[in-house]
This record gives sequence, C-alpha cells and structure tokens, in this order.
Amino acid sequence: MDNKDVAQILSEIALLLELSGENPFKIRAYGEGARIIEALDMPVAELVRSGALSQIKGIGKTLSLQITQLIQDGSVPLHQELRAAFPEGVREMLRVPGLGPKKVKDLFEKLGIKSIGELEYACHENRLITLPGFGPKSQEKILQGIEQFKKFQGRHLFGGVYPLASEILEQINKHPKTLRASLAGSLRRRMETVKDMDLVSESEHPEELMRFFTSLPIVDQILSTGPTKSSVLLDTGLQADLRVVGPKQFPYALHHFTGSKEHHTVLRARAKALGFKLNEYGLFKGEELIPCNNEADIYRFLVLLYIPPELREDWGEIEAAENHTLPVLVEEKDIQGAFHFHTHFSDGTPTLSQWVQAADQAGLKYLGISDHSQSAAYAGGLKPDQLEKQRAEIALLNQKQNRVHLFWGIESDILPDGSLDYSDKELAQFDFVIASVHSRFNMTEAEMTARIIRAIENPCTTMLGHPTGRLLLARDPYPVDMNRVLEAAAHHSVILELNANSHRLDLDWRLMKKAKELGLKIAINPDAHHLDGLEDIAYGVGIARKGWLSREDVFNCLYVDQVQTYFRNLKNTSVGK
DNA sequence: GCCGTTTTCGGCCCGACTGTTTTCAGTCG
Repeated sequence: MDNKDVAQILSEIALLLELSGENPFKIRAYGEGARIIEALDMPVAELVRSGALSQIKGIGKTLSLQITQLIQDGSVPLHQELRAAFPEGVREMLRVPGLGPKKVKDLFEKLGIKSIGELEYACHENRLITLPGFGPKSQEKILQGIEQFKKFQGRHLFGGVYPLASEILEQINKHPKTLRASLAGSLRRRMETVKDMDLVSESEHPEELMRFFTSLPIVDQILSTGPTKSSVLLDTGLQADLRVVGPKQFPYALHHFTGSKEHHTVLRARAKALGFKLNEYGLFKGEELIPCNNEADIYRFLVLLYIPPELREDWGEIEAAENHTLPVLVEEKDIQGAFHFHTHFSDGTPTLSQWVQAADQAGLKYLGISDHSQSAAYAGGLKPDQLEKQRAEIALLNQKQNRVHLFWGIESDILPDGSLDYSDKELAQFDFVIASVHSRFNMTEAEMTARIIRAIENPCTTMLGHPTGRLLLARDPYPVDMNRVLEAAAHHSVILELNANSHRLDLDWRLMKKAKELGLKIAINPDAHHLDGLEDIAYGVGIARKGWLSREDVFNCLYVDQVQTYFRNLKNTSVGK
C-alpha cells in the first residue's frame, strides 16, 4: 500500500463521513490527512516505521493510528464499516451537480435510492417532490445534473476548454462597460482537467454586463443569475460562471475565484491570525478595507511573496512564499525548441520541411524529429531501411537552411522485456532516443516498473516518453512505481518527458517537484502529429509551472548549441556505460 | 479530528444563489 492508496482511502473516509452527517471538522481532518499523505515526498510506510508520522502537522493521534493500521493490515475497520453503510452507487450520486451529502443521504435513507440510475427513474416518477426539502424545481435540476454527469462525467480537458474560454474572455473585454476581466478558477491555475469555466470582471454597470454574458449566442441555458454572479450552460455542455464586481474590488475577486479552495482555506486562517479578514470583497482590518491594486498586494499584506496562480494548490507554496524559497517559474518565452515530432514517415501528417517552416514561425530554434519505431506497426513504425532515408533528408535540410536545426531521433517502443526496438548499433546513429511504452499495459506494477527501468538503463535512451501512459478522462496510468522510475532516471541521466498533448500532460505535475529535487531534467514535448500540435507546448509550460519548474529544469530551454554539446557528451560517456 | 504567542477546550474561512421555506438549509466555489 503506497502513499496514493492511503490518501485515496482517507479521502473516501472523508466522503463517507459526509454522508453520515458527521462533524464537518472531523470530515475536514480526514480530507486534509489525505492531501498531506499524497503530497509527501517519501513513502508513508517509512514514517510509520520510524514513528514520526504524528509529528506531521495535520496528522494527529487518531489519523496516525489509522494510517499505521492501513500500512500494516491494508485496511481499517472505520473504512469497511462506512463502505458497508453506503453502497458504491450512493457515493457516485455525489458527483451529480446540485447534489451534496445531505440530499444524497435523504434520498438514500428516505427513498431507498441507491444509484444514479434509480435516482433518474425516481425523478421521472415524481417521487422526489414529496420529500421534505425537495420540490419540483430541485427534481428538475437533479434530472439536468444527471444528463450533465452522463455526458461528461463532470470534467473536461484543459485543452478542450481553454480556447473557447479565451474567446469568451475576449468578448467580455471588448464590451464597453468592462473595465477589466480575467479567466479564473482551475483554468487560470492550469489544471489538466476542469469542471467549468470561471470568469471575473470589473464594471460600474454589472447588470448590463451580466445581461450581455447570459445572452451570448453560445449560451444554451441560464442556470442561475443574480446582480453579481451568473452561471450558464454553454452549448458545448460546459458550465461557465461570471462574477462581476465594482471598481477596486477586482484583485480580491480575481484572487477569490482563482482558488484553489485549499489554498484559500490556509490563507484565510493566516489572514485571521494576522488580524485581517479575507473574502471576495477585500482584505479587511476590522471594517476597514486594506487597499490592494493587484493580487501581489494581497500577498504582501499577508507577509508572503506573490504566489503565481499555477502554484495555488496548498502544495507547499505558502510555506515557500513565507521563507522566500518560491521558484522562478519557467515561461513560454524561455522555450528554445522542442522534441517529439512525428512526420509522414510514420503516423504524422507534416513533412520535414513543413515542420521546419512551422517551427520557424513559432520562433523555435530546433526540433527533435522522432517517428515511431518498427514494432509500432499500427502507427507505421520505421523499418531499418527507412531510417537511412529520413537521416539523409534531415541532413540535407540542415544543410539548406539554418533557421531551425533538426535533431534526428526516434520514439522507440519499450518492448515487454524492457529492451528497445532496434539493435544498439542502429540506436547509436540517432541524435536522441525517446523510449516509450505503447503496448502490454496490463502488467503488474512490479513487471512494468522493471520493464521501464531496464529501458532507462539502456545507454542509448535519452528520454523517457509519456512516463505513465495515461489518457486524461479516458485511460488510467499503467501500474508503475514512479518513485523508482524517477530515481532510476536521475541515476542514469535520462531526461523525463512532459508530454504536452492535452490528452496526456504526462508526467503529472504532482510528481514534478520530486523530479526536480532529484535533479532530473524535464523536456516539454508536444508529441505532435499535426502542425497545430505546436500549440500544445503552451499547455506543457502551464503544467511545468504547476510542477514548480524553473527554466534550468526544462531541457528544451537550452540553446541549440547547448543541446548539441549535451548529446555529444552523452554519446561519449555512454560508450563505457 | 486537529491544534495552541488568545487556547489542553473551544474554536476551526467565507459569501452568493436557489428552492422551499415563512427564516433558512443545502450546495457551490
């Protein structure tokens, strides 16, 4: 049982305690405990062994005992009892928008509804109307919520929402009554998936702006609307919320609606301890508003360095802001080039010269071409005789132009036994080799970990591609001990890919801080199969920032000559490896 | 359930909007 398993059980206990109607602070203690364990940079089992567990802030006597028992026995009675009390389907009902623990509890206990399916049926039979606290409107809302849930399971890819959100923001910004406007919420924090779209704007005529927003052509339905806050359902099925505030309130509102909830909980407690009150309308000392022109001012009054939105997850950023140890985050302009581009040689569309032209327009100084290797038959992997043809074409292009340097690489499949997909002699020809798992995902964790580590140990491996193989909202990561993978990569100087494709965003940002601490380099790779894949690099930068990376941590912030030197040195040292 | 330069007991972040209510609970962010 690793940290993730422990955290998962603790947070499920928190959820189930909510359904039981427990003391909210007890619920929070379990939720906090889950977060603390998930963010640990060492195995919780070690803390159990050394007895240091209860010394961690937020883990008291009871949680310490529960976690110890989880590590030792693999389960705790409290969890088992709660699970027995509430069937799986009841827990799932909490994911329907508009349903919280109190209502789910009522539905389960008073109407015997045990799943979303049963709930839908009960709504159609008008059985909710008679329940105290419910009425025709709430029954209708629940039905809509179920539709919503069935369609998207409540979450959307960042990359699927961001362009549309930017467009709506632009329209709000263009409105004559708008003074300022910004994206907020998880979009602004660059979460890999988002539940909805949050916007904040400043205006002296909020009602006009609100009318404008709720009547945008893309709005399918108005969920709620008030003088300062409205929610609409867009015709894409996504919910969008706009908050309008008066002049001078903007920084506080933007900060509030950017979140995260966890970040704010800690921040407000801090504000209180310093004699302030922080809410969406301002930072107050007694009744007096403390004037802030921007978010940085708010943090300054709380005796903290400015915390960029991407870091606001209560993931250690408040302590770092207090101790002046916040990283200087990587920016898009720091990116010099990128790796992991597919061409028409395998399953990509662009030709080599099309890539050069597109990269030049995007201001990139180099590209790393890496088509699929021979066993990836489904993707037109390159047979050894095609390799020479591609090598020659790249050499010619590099000769003919010097705007964008092409590095010649390959995305080699990691075969089930951990070997790579060409002979060592063939692999040695490339400037770089990305090793990736594309098959046999159903191994045990031990097998998969050994397989990947063997590929990392291969002296020809330069980078590890999409390290966990996840597809966001579609496929879970394959089972793999990422702590061991990161350590092996650090030991063998293998660069880790941050696959910037919005379906992957893999390496997960939650693992990146650890990677950084191990001294690993991260390459922000678009894994591009089409020309517009270049735009994904920006998503990767967002995730890298979320993972606390500075430009020194990002391999493709190196200049082209530095990359050339790096690859050359690698080849010289790997001979004896 | 956790915590302690107000505290070992009594707090624990804060407000908008909705629906079902005649003053408020539930949900959400």
